[in-house]
Amino acid sequence: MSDIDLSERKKQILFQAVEDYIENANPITSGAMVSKSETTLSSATLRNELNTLEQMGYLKQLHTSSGRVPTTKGYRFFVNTIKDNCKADLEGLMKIKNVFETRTINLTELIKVVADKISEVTDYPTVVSLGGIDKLEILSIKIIPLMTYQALMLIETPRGLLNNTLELQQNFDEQSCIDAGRVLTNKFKSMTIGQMIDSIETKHQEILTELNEYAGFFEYVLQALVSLTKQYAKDGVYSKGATKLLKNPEYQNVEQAKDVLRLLEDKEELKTLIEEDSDGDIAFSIGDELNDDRLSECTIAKAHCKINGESIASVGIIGPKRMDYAKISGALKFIVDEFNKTDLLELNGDNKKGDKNG
Amino acid sequence: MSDIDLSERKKQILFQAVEDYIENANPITSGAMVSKSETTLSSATLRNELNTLEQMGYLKQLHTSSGRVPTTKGYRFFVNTIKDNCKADLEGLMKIKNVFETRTINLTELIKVVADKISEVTDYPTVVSLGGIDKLEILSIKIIPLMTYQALMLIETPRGLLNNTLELQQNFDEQSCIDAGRVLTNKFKSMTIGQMIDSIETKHQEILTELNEYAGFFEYVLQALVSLTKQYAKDGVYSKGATKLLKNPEYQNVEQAKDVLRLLEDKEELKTLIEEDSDGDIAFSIGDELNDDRLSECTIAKAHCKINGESIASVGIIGPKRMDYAKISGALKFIVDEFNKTDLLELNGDNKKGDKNG
DNA sequence: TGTTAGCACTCTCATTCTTTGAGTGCTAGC
DNA sequence: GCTAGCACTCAAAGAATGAGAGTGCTAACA
Repeated sequence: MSDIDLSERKKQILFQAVEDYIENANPITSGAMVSKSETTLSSATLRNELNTLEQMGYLKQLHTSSGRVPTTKGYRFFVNTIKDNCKADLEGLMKIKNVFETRTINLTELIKVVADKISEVTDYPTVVSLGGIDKLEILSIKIIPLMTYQALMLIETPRGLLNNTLELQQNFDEQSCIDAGRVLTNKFKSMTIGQMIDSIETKHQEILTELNEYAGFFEYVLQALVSLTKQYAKDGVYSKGATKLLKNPEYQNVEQAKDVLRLLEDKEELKTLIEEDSDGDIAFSIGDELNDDRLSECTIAKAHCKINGESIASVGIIGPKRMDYAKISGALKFIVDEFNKTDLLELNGDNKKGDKNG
Repeated sequence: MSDIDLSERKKQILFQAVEDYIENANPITSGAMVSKSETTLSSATLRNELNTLEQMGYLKQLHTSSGRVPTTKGYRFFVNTIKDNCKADLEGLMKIKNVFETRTINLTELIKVVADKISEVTDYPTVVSLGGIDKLEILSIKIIPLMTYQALMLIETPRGLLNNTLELQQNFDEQSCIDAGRVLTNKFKSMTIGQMIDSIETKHQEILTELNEYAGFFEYVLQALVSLTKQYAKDGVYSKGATKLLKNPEYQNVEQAKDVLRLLEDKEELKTLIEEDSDGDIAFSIGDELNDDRLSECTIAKAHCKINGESIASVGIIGPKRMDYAKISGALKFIVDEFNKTDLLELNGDNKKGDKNG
């Protein structure tokens, strides 16, 4: 994948060509590059170089007498080159800083705020998916009885609240619920949600005995936990700004846009697409690299927010291959950094985290 | 607004013409109507009638030698005629029946389910907005302390849960929170949320004294209540299936679709649009009747779900003027009926609602 | 008086042909 | 190795044409 066979001059020409194309959406022509004084070479020499770059697979012509557009390989070269050189509207993003620091915010709320802001700043459709709630640590479990034979189950995690409704067969009084919550907290505190579910499934009988007094609850809790995971698989995806796609000239034709827009409405598909692993925290999948006909003209930029090396949430930005890579790369880097920062804060002991009362 | 000046024959021709156009999107021509044996008249006679209908403002020609399409007046005639004669995929809708009966479901969850289902059944973009939470009755108020100087505030209503996070200056212990919740419940139970806010604002000092022991909380609760109303103004709108608009031939041009699609992403605008009052439970606003240039080619079908005559939630279906009025009318009627049915259930005392324990 | 057959007229849409010009590749000379 | 110059290519836009779908109008008929 290295571009060793490119002379320094070719690299420079190619970079400028792609940059130009990203900005203007007009095929790259020798004349235009000369008149923009992007080079001191003559248009004829440039033509030779562009011709060679085409033969090497970085560019392609739509027809004999047209300018050239980048191929996936061309974009890939460009992305690898700008990698550490990104611009972004950081000021616009600053506003979500405090959202990361507010831990009690509902997790589905959190991903909304993040997606809204990134979509606003980048001007592309943005998807955020909550991928690994099973890796979140349990801080406390609370059960709140409601009228009508139901109760609300709350799980506090360092990243925010998870909640779910429990169906009961009888009404329990408030104190029983509080006590049950306390027992469950003592039992599962410091485990991850995944570990808790594992533990419940493997040591079912053992725990049931241990929880003895609240065994009645326990059956419902188990049930609620399973459906909670399901629930978050569905609710844990939020997409914003789909129609921003239509601003781009490549989507002036409804037929072209339809497939992508429909995908942007399909939460389940989005989830698998965005959470799919990629090397590095931030990665771009360009056109055919996505192995999906509907997306052959798209690029998806992905970032994974991790705790202890495991992905908790994934952010995806979807646009045409001709997207603003530098800006997007900057925005995603900001998010990942902020996420890691609050992560550190937490490990070192956040001074706002006072005495607990569970 | 009456169509008294129309002969029976003209009414029949007009109705069939509009019905045809809604189904096929092809301008109505005398030839086509004859060959579909929708009439025993000759095409020439039909042409005379269509001509008259055009002069009366029910139809219009795009150009001299083209067929005719309905005007807003034409659609309006059609809608008024089918009013009580609607077809809908009721089986598909049946599935949401139980959602209405589950009271503890989070209200923002409820509107999602409803919008998803209606959009699926009608195949049009659907918006549901929670318009009148201030008219909901308070069943109980609960405060749940969390770590990190915050608490969760829950308000139970006959329609579902409302929740919000409270910022605290100090950590309160669990028992204080429960007690405070109980006191607040006793104080505000059976009031509507609107009455509670009123009461808090006018009798601020009085209540503060009354709540004496929990006065510390009270300031935060007030704050939380205000932001709760704001929060639901923003979160209380859910839109589904925007891209379904693109299935319709009138939106094959991106420029045409853009405005409406953008509107479908703007929650605040949607809210005002959908909640706007209309006569009757179900109403259609056709094209220019909407007084909005962006929507001049759209129809919006609205339904208001009411409790004691006041609108709590509004459902809107957005499509081209050439939308399937009968199907949509049926779907909306179903929703309104179901809503009223559970309302009644509740007034008569739901047998599932057991002894309370607040 | 209402209905209809027949015909002239209109206007869009698809097709074909032409022209224009932007852009390339190649070659010969610097 | 670079570049001026020229022949060549091809898409895109415009003009011309014909077909056909549909109308309005008129005159004749029941």
